[in-house]
Amino acid sequence: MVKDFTNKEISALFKAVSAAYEIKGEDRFHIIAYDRAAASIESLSSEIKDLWDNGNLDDVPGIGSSMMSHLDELFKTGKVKHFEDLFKNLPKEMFALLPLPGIGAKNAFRLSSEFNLDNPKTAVSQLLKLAKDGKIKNLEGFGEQSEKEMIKNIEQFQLRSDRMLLPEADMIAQSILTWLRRCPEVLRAEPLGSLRRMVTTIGDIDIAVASNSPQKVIQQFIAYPQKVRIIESGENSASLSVRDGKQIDLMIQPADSFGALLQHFTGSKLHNIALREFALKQGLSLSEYGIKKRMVNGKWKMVNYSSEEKFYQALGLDWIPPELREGTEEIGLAEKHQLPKLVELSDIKGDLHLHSNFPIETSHDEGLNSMEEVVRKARKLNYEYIAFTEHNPSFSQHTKEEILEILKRKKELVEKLKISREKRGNNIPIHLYNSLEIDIRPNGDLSIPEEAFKYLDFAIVSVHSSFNLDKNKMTKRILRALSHPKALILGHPTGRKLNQREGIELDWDQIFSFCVSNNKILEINAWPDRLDLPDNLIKEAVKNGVKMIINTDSHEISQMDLMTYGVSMARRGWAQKEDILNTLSYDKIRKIIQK
DNA sequence: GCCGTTTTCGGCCCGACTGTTTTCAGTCG
Repeated sequence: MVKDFTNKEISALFKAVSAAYEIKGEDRFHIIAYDRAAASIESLSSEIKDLWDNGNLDDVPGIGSSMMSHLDELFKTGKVKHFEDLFKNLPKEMFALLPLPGIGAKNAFRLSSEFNLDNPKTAVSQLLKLAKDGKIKNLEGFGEQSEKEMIKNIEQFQLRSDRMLLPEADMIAQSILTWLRRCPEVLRAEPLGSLRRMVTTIGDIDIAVASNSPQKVIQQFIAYPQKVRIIESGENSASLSVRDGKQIDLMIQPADSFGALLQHFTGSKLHNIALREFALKQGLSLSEYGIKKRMVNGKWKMVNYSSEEKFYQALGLDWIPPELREGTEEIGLAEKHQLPKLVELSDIKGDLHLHSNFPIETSHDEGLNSMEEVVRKARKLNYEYIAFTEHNPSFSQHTKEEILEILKRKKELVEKLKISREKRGNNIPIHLYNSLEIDIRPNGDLSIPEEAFKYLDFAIVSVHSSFNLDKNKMTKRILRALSHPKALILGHPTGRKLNQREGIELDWDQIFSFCVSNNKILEINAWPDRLDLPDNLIKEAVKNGVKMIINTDSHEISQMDLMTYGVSMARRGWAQKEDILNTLSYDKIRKIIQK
């Protein structure tokens, strides 16, 4: 059995290939190709192994026929002969040093050879000791400064924590943005980087400010009440840390060139490279300061752009939403004015995955709020409809009769709530669905007795156990579950937990075509550590005509606000309003649910 | 090695920082 390689491992492998090529003096474009491929794989939102399984490897930018055949070999045999040959005669320890900030191929090779580092597992700590013992600064090309820098970098590297989940990073960023905007000198303030592109996990938080008085902005920034410490404070930039060692970087530029700054630091790296290559063909050179144009007299002239719209327009492109800037096909489509009109939070008209505190005696977690509180919150969100989808009553701890009794009671309560609201004549009624999130057992059976389905309007079916079945069995399991006439939605379809576990393996072509033929819906679950479907699978689903629904899976009413992150995933998956069913009005979704 | 609506050949992003190699190499975002 060949082990599954994670994106991180494959990305590291490609970086190692790039480094080996660099040491061996290979053509520099081969080196760059492997670097780009490594970056591309690192930024993928689902496992490259799954893409390979499903034959979707050609969608990954920077991976061509040669790398594809190497990956083929890797996934089939666990190694790549060409790479192994390449690594021969190079110290293994150098590859352990590559992840360190400030150390590239040349220095990694030099340091591991020079000091005879003899164990890849301890190479980093050996290097730290050497630096602390003052052995680095004597090396040619290194100095006092670089030794100090190395100690700092290694210590930071050893402390580094998981990337933040998107909602966590976004909330920190919103708080500091609100603080900054209180300062009248701040003309505009926006998040940058992966946060602005709404990637599922975020490293550092970067903020851009437009201002003509950078010092006043920096004063405001470093006075942020929730700061833990100021890391640095310069003329046009500053950094501070907040709780848990999270770092916030600020950069400031005048308003008339803010568009270029925003564009440059939003990335992605691959998008920027593609954009600059595109511009170069028009004789234009792009940077964070603006666009350099060649004048008639042969001289270059820098033109500033106050907004991103104008920046893209100057290149003959429509403005590209940050969520699409991943260096795939967005530039070509922007040129042809064919970018999709992405779904928006304001399109959402309901939430069909909500857990109330109804005493359902589940084996999973119950919600915290009453059904009435949930309805009140839904009203605030201006929803037309919601569904109560508590977990099914625990199968092992109840008799069939008890389960039927519980579900009967729940149905009666929802009915009563419907009537009482009508009696009260509250504004416009919110339509309530009585549903359930039902466990899919390993064989594909659903965890309530067949007679109980009569109490439900529809069901969400989800995997909450046995995540390790092989792809074939897992696909059969899911299809069997979805075959039940009341099973309408596949909840959090991959079951992944960000920073914790990978998703289940499925034959997505089969799942997609089954959903299309049988009117089944895939959920985009907005729960912070799920964000599931992942964006690239959403994109595939869109291509295949599969309908999706964005739900929060809330267990507490404040979590109903997390809908925005589900919408972000949908947008990163190129989904438009018509791909997402809870953008439909009640009259239309009613027909789908009643089927 | 990758990639394509001016290219299946012939291109391949940009600017800043650091050290110390006074003109550049290595690294980063």
